[in-house]
Amino acid sequence: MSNHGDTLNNCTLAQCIKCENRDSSPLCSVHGADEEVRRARSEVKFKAGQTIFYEGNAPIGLYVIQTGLVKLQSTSVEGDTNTLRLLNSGQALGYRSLFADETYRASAICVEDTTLCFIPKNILSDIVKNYPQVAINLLQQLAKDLRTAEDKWVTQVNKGAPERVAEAILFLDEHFHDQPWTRREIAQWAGTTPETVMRSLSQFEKDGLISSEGRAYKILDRDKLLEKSQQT
Amino acid sequence: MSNHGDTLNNCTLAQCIKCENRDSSPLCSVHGADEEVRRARSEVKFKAGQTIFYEGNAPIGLYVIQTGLVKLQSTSVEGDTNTLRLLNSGQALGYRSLFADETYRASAICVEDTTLCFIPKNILSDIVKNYPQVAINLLQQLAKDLRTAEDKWVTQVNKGAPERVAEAILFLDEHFHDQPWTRREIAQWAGTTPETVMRSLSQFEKDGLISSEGRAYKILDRDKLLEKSQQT
DNA sequence: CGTGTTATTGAAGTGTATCAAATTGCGTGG
DNA sequence: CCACGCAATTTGATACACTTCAATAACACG
Repeated sequence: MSNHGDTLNNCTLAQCIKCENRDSSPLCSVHGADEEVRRARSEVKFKAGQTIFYEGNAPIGLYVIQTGLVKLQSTSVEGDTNTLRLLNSGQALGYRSLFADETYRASAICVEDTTLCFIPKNILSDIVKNYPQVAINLLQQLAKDLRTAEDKWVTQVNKGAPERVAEAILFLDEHFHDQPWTRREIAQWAGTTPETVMRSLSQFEKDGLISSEGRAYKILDRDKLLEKSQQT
Repeated sequence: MSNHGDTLNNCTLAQCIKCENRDSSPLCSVHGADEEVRRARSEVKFKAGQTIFYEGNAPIGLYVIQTGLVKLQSTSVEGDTNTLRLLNSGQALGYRSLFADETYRASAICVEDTTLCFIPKNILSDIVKNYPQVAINLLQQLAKDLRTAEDKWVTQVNKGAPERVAEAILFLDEHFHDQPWTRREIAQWAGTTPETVMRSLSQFEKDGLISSEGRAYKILDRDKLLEKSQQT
């Protein structure tokens, strides 16, 4: 009946009470809206690597991440894939397409095992109308997303590849700490190739900005790396 | 007392009644909100080339373009300038920074002579709270902006310069028809240099995709140009 | 323990930025 | 209205950063 992973259960009050995102979620942090959500929500689980929704499909509702990590990535016909956004617990997912009334721009893929809270489209619509603070929260989120996206574009256009890699590993480390990113994932975020990421990382290690053992690396000198990322 | 151009007058009812954007503006198209706007708004005029607000400043309110054309551009310390967004009549301006509660990401510069409607921050805040449809309209606008920004990024990363130029002139023609864009402006939108724009345009002319006389050019084969813009 | 994926380094080719110089076109002021 | 000056355009030559292709090594996983 759906592609909603392993389980699709109505929520019990108990589940929501122990939810860690009650205060940070754009919906459940709003008094009144949280009750509406409780009545309408479903819980959905996915394993790492599984896809929540696919590029080109029409949105059927809104997701909020309870636990886990999700990436939004777009794949061109030539097979180039780029990561547009990364989202973790408490963040909403699928709202852009929903409010623009468009199909999904990107596929949502779980980086880690992920549990989501799902709210159907029509219910969400009512909630937004009845609880202005929800709309304001979502406005704020979209405004920040737009900032990130435009920053990324400016960065890409004016900087060289090593500078972009420096910025990428700083960003990834800051927002999604202790995640074992592959060279390919870094490349998809920085808008370059795994080889170029590799060569940049090697250089950073020579310069004492990072240390690496095996395929893991660690940031040693955050300040110098930041400086590097802001050059040319 | 302010950098608000030549005039700063309170609006009269007469001015709003004849405003062409009453039905398309995210604020004034909402019944009830339009009256609030009328009470609080000021009218501001700028000439082509003048700056409405500067990157780094804190937002003091929201602008809506009555007539004219505005570009949002960011300039790096090295002097590279890129155009983030282009806005014409009926569109709001400055809302992203306002809702993200950040300073302006870019400077707003008039491409043509421009007349704006200005609404102070605190008034806007009340309007958004009291008229949910305003928030929904702004949500929709931000969602579309985010789409455009992310599209642009993906395009930049995966395509070569001529493809980006093709996309740029199609976009500029479609959204802001009959504007005498300079090679530099095209370059700032496409994320490349004036010289590369030039060489691309020359090639397009050879291929019969556009015609040019003097510094003006005209699109001949929109379909082939679109095809070109979607390659590698 | 084998197989497939990721990492790593090397070499080659190419696209595009950069620099430079000539030409055109436009606006301004005389 | 014309002439001048300046900015934008146009084309060429050069340099080089990055992608691409390739081959080996290290690692993870069933």
